[in-house]
Amino acid sequence: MAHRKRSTYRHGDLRRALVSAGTDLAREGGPSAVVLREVTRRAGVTPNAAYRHFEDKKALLHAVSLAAQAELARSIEAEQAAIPPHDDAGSVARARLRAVGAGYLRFAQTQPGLFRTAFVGHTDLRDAATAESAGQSGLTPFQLLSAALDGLVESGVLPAERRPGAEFLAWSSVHGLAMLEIDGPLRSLDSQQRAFAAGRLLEMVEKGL
Amino acid sequence: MAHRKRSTYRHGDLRRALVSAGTDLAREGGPSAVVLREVTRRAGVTPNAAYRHFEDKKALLHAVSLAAQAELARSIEAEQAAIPPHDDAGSVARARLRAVGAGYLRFAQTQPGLFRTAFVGHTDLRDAATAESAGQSGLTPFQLLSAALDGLVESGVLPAERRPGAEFLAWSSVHGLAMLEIDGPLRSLDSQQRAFAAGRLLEMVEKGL
DNA sequence: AGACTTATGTGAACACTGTAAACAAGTGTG
DNA sequence: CACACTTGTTTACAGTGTTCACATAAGTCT
Repeated sequence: MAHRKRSTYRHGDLRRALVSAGTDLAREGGPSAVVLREVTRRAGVTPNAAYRHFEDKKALLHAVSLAAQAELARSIEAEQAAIPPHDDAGSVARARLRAVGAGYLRFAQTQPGLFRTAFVGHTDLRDAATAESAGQSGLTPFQLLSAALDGLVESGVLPAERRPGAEFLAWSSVHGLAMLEIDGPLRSLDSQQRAFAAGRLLEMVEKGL
Repeated sequence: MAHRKRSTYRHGDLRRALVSAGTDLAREGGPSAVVLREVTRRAGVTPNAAYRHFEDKKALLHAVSLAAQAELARSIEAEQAAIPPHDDAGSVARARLRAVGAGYLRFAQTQPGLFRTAFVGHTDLRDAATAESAGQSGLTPFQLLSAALDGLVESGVLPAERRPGAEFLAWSSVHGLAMLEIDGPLRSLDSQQRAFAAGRLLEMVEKGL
């Protein structure tokens, strides 16, 4: 689909094609692998054509980053969808928060290139609320986490006065573990050690929030 | 000191000069700013001269990364040196652990370029024990953290059975917060919000370990 | 319908980058 | 002193992001 040389002079949907090709590259080799010329090559177009849709290589990479965040959101959603039914609302809320962490870590492990791309460069708090980085539910990773924490408060598990700033704590912990496992000093851990670390970390967050 | 064109054909200590110039670049612009040609330029030498001391650009960057880790270690050491005296050993041990986190976060905030460089690419667990990435005390950041946790156990604050793997938890949390504040979604927080987040995070780690 | 404007592509060119191969200048060792 | 070895230089090449001029398709207005 990338290589059939189009008959029309216009591409039709080049911007999307560029982001898609960039995402493929990011998946294979991380953010440094998304190189403008190769992206345009895969889209079957001249390098400069990209400049009609993106100001910069930076802007292109940013768009790819948002797409990666959206995939991360879908990974979280998948984990949340697999939660077994519980009796009390508190357990459900707890499971939903755990699912956020688990989906986050699973995505980082499973798609390290995309994961690193999702958090490259200048992703602002605005990006954490933009539709472009949202998953199937329409929520971004950050919003999914917020919702899970809100649920914890509503079900009475988390005292309301401990709610403000809780995103930062939970997010920091999980994000840090993911980063250290991907290209940090914890990279050489096997999957069993990782599962152990993940379990203890999520436990710590629940206990320490 | 970098620009006086040497009279001798040999440089004398080129390897160190390259790492030093690379560190300067990393400090100003992060890992992507350490470009081989510019490094050699600053050392007053031809680009290819670098290949007599480093296999790759990657190898050069790795050396710079180790130097950055050493600076991080010194930042932690500085924070630990400023701990006021306490009566009981438990409070001291707790303060030492807090100092690790505080020094970590202060370094990330104060030297974001170097911080990102310290954790770029392929830093293995072996690097966390190599002398090249150690601070004044001869300990690497990872070892400083381990020592602080050991102190927590020795003074009876942390039960021994909770000790294994505790590095990962503490490190992940603090590292994650640092990353999110540097070029993540928490970048737009002001210093007051950061201090608040740091305080709550360290509190969570202590409580949840 | 035909002319004008605008959006979207191509082509050639430039200043960079990392890296390889051959050569040159010092340094050390028998 | 001759010879090998280390360390720096020269030249060269492929690949990158980006700019400027040009070409072509698609709308738009009368």
